[in-house]
Amino acid sequence: MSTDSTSINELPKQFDPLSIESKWYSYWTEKNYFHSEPDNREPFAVVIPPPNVTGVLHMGHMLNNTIQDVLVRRARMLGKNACWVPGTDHASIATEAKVVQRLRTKGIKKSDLSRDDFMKHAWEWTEEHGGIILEQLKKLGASCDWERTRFTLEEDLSEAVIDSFIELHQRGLIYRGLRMINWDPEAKTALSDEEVIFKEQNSRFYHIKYKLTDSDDFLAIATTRPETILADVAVCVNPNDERYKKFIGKTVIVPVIEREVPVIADEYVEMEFGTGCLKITPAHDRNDYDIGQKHGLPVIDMLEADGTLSAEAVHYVGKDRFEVRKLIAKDLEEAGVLIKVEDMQNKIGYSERTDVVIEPRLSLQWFLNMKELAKPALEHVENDEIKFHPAKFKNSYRHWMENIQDWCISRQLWWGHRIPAWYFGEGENDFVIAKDIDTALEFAREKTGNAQLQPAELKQDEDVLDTWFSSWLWPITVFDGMKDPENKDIKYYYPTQDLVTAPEIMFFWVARMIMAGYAFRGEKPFSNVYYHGIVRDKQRRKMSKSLGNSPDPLDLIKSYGADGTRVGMLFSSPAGNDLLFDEALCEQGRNFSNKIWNAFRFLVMNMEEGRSYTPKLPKNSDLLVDQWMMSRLNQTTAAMNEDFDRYRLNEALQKVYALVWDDFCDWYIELCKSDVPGEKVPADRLESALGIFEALMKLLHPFMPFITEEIWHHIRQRDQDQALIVSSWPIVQNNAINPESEETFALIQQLVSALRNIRAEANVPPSKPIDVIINTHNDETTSRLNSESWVINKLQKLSSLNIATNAEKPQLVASAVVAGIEISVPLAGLIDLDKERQRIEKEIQRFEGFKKGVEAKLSNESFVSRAPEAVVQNEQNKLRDANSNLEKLREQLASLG
RNA sequence: GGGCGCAUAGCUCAGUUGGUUUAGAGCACCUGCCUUACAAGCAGGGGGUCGGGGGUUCGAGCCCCUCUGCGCCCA
Repeated sequence: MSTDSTSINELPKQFDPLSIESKWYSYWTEKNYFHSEPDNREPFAVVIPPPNVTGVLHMGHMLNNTIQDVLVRRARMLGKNACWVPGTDHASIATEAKVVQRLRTKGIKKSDLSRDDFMKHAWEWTEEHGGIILEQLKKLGASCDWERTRFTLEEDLSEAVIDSFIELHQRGLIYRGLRMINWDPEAKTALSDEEVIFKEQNSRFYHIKYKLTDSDDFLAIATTRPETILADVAVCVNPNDERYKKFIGKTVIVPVIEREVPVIADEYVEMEFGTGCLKITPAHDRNDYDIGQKHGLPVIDMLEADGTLSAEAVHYVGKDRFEVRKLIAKDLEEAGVLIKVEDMQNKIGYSERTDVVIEPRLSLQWFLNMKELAKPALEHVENDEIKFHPAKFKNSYRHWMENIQDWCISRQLWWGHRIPAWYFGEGENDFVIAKDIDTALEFAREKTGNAQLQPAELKQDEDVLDTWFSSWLWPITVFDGMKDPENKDIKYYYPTQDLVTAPEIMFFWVARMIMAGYAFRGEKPFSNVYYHGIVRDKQRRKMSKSLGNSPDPLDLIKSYGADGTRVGMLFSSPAGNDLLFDEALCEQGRNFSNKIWNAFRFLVMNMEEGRSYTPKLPKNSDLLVDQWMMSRLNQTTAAMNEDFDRYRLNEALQKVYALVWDDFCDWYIELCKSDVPGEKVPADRLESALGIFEALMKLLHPFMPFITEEIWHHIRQRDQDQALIVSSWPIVQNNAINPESEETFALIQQLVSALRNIRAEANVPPSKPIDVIINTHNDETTSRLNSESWVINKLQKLSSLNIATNAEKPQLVASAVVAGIEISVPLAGLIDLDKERQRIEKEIQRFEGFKKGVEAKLSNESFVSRAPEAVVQNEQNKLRDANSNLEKLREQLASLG
């Protein structure tokens, strides 16, 4: 025991996390404890959801990574070969937007730069800000294998992305086509359906007259986007609509643009919605496009890429779509064709990244056919080959998978993986897919039959791939599984064990990783997906930088320690439920650290100078308190294991919290104390306490790595490989679970509580000795309690204690009944008789109410005849106990006169 | 419009296949305490009838129906 290095003078009264955190983090990394290499142990691999390379740590990351660290640290202690792979994501659109913004502050426009120059700026930005977030993760204690850090845009991973594109193209799953896509006019790129966020909006519903060509009659159409009438090519009504039947086949004049368009019929139109007349604008609405195709209508595209009106619009050319909306409304009104404007609520799609209104746009893009990929991905979640925690998320997963749409994977951006398509002509099929220009040339010569084709005549696609088209390979590429499918890392670590993420990216990422896993390795990427909630503030608003309602996690760590902050995050974080973050939780976490620290201080203070102690678990102790503590320890460990199996981390934490605070500190330590103030705890007691404390440090370590490691090394001198982080998770000793000892101890706890209660009610200070008479009415209980009477003596200042089967009690006592046992404290002259009567009457009332309920059950004949015998018997026992308690309480009341 | 989910103490949540004492925890609250570690602490206490209604059952917070309110996802 290293008492020489640990003296009480060195241990401050309040735990100071800052002084130890960096020390232990360096220690762990120096000793290489986070690093993993394949060996013959069972692997436990976790890949980090890679944060945006230029991002900074926010509360969501804090929660996400704390959970991963808890899982990884426990797995490591369970003897598994734990490997947590960190890394970052290039986040194509978000990073490019930031770079563009920065260039703008320098007076540089993206359009003024060449692709290469722009990329230089982007890499500069990445190198400047990249990896900050990984450094921040270290502050919270993340035990990642930093040697394995990957980046989605690094060479190996980029190559994998290109290879996967080529392979999927060869399999006929990737195609290029003119389709309606989601257009972001700010970033000037296509987006996938998942990148569009629909928001409820207060809009205006414009009712507009379209005059018939051959009469003064008109049709009224209603729209929230009046500017789009400039691209109208038809008006559509429901063929069953009696109001409009007569107009079908005629033509109307679209106002402002004065275009003559046909009135067509299609059952798609809802007669009840709006006016029942639908304007058809194929270039700017998905459904309109479909109807246009069906009826052979032309497509008029009136918008430029930046959301301004093009020459096709004829009017308002060059003006922004929203400005035109206002202008055209005014012009329509002046022309006398604006019937009315209603307020209405509708949902408008916004870009996830730039937060501008998305425009449906007809565009030539690259798509991935998802139908075939989705099949195994759905099947293996349905059959629990991949488990979702909580399982309720399988429902939305299934729904999405069953209604899966093709994925638009091309982006009109530069920061990302450039599409490996090479064009040699203007025709629809005048391209080849190839990894590099040499191969492309070869393919192109073959395809064209022109052996003289020159490199200069080939032009690579300008677009890059959606970021998720690289992220979906992450569990494979971090182990180089695309480049080298048989390498020893991928064979050992893949499939990984747990993926920890938020449900909001289930479709973006989780579903696609599963598809990629089956598509490229024929195997799942992970076995479990743990979905945690979103971190919200107390008003349930999502925490975000723009709202300013999010604390900086690093500030929290400074104030409450990494351990305290982790505990605070996990406390209120049941799987799948949102976390309503309250800084008070971190405070509670810090207080818990302090509690642990002081329990340890107490043990240290009781060590005698120069003496050596060997911590040992009191395995075969004759002492009830040891038996009880060992029982609680093992039972709690078993319960925590179950919680971990069910991914209920907060429950596991709450259990160990209660074990440490309520059982160990409040009872076990108290009972270790010497009878004489100032005298040290006997050595054997101290060794038992230290042994239990060591086990507690192990159970706490995944949640609170720093303080536990610190204390671990104070308890004993440890060798190289004896750090807590690589120690073993406690094994449940079933023979230590002892219900009888727990029951006896619980009884004593109740007796002590009753005495404390009597003192509190009668205002008797803890320091004043009292006489206690305990009438058990039962020989066996008498002997059990008598042999453990020292416990009561230790916890209560007594002048006398009489435990007997039929103890006589004096007049005028304060009293209580616990489990049929009568407790009497003669307090003549000290107690307020009225108060004491009230107290007992209240107890009587309580038992009578209880008794009434039991009697009601027992007097119900069908209950007695139909309920299982054991249940009926139990009710009878309850009635008997209640009667006996009532009898005693009434006697006590009577004795007060 | 379609789907999923939630409504239990002032707040945040447990409550496993319906039956151990007229529902548990933490925080907050009230009272008393610097009791040989810890006031970031100790002891004691009050507080809910489980969203409303109906049903199944000997018995329901737990199962079914319905209403109300809220949240999320998708179109």
